[in-house]
Amino acid sequence: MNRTLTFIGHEAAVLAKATVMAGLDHNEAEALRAHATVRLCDPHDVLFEEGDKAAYFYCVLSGYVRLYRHNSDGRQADIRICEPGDSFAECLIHADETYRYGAQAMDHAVLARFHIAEVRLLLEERPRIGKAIMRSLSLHLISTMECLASDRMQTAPQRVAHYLLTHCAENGAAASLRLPFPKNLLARKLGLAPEALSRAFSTLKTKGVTVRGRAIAISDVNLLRQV
Amino acid sequence: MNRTLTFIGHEAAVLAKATVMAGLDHNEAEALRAHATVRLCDPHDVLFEEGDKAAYFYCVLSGYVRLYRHNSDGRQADIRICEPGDSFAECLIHADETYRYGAQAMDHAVLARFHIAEVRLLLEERPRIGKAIMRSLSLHLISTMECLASDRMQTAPQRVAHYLLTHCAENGAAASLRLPFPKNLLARKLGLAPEALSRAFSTLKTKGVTVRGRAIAISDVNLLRQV
DNA sequence: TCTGGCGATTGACCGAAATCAAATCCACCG
DNA sequence: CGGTGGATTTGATTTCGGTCAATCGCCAGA
Repeated sequence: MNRTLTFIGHEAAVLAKATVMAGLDHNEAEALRAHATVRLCDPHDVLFEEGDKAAYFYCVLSGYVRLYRHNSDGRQADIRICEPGDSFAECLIHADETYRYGAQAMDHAVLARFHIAEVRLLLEERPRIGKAIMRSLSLHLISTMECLASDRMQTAPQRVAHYLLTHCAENGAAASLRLPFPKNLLARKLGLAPEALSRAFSTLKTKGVTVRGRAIAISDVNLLRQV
Repeated sequence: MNRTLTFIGHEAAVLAKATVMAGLDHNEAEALRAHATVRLCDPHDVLFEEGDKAAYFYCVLSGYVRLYRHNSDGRQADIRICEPGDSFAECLIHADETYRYGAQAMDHAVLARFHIAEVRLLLEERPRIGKAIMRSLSLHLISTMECLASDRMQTAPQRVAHYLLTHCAENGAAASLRLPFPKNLLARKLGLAPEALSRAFSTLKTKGVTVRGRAIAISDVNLLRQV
């Protein structure tokens, strides 16, 4: 078996199942894919910075990409951590001409890179592709709003508990999961300093959460829901 | 002159200029408008709650609407304050079947209420309307992301300064503005308690910001930009 | 003019999380 | 097996903003 081919096959499958492709038939998906090229990233590669002229939007096939903004002090805040299947910057198709945030690969990432101007033209003849993109935008908007609300009213342990509960595999009252990325990335995703994430985990120990590296065990899902 | 007619004329003009209508020609705008009815709200009227079955999306014509979520403690956080010309819940056209947040009128508000299922059908024959909605979604997504970033890295005085600078009318180095709504609504919009907004204003006094009721004067725009 | 009421302000206090610094842990390499 | 560098954890401290309570200011109605 050829490893490289398997790898490509895996990534093609991720792309096929990505939100931005959901609901499209084979022809439509193929038409959209025709405007994409593959971009391989090394860890910490910057894809674009806020203010750059927008040429492409992206879909993550493997690895992780963080979207962030920085303020005048050089300080920066993460807006979103994109996982395989997630797309980003598709909001520029009809809205803006420059990227409104920076994007950086967090490890060896593989991305599908769609040419915005070409896709814009494609949408004229293929409205159903527009529908798929609209759905993707809608889901991003909803999840960003939820993130904003949870930042504004949930404490760090509550946000962590929510993440665990929405990502774990249940097994009766117990549950478990394995973090798909290092803890510092989870901290960024939740808008926390790494130290705060660590402290949140230790707070949750009393609620039956056990952490060993990336492996996390939950002894009682209902107990955790009360946090 | 008939006041009621003028009033309606004003609201029709707001709707015509709303983001969700931008870029549409007369026929298209008319086709979309055909699926809207007017909704008059009293202060504190709840339009819908999180979890309600979604039937309509809205465009604010006058007054203000707050979008919010609440957590298990009954506590609630505002996600967005919608002003005249803003639309909300249009993300449900292709994404979801229930509202994902609550909406409440903040004073006597007038809204255009669009029937989601009808508009969904309309989009099949009028793809350019879909484009307008996509643009509106994109702008909301971008501004929500900016809001999230500023919550995560800007202090209260910095957020207030940013609001002032993006809403004032400049006049040389000086500038001024009049808040379109009471301070407690601005506080919600910025994710602050009213007391924190008040303290932020008093911090900004040293940067040349003078507040008298809703009237705000800025003595030196550049000084404020450094905050 | 007086008064009630509400939004806004101020002060005191507290709690959550950021920051800074130090200690551990761990995987990998020689 | 010891060493090295990065990630994580822990501890101490600080800052920011939330909460509660008291007061102020202003406008409407009597």
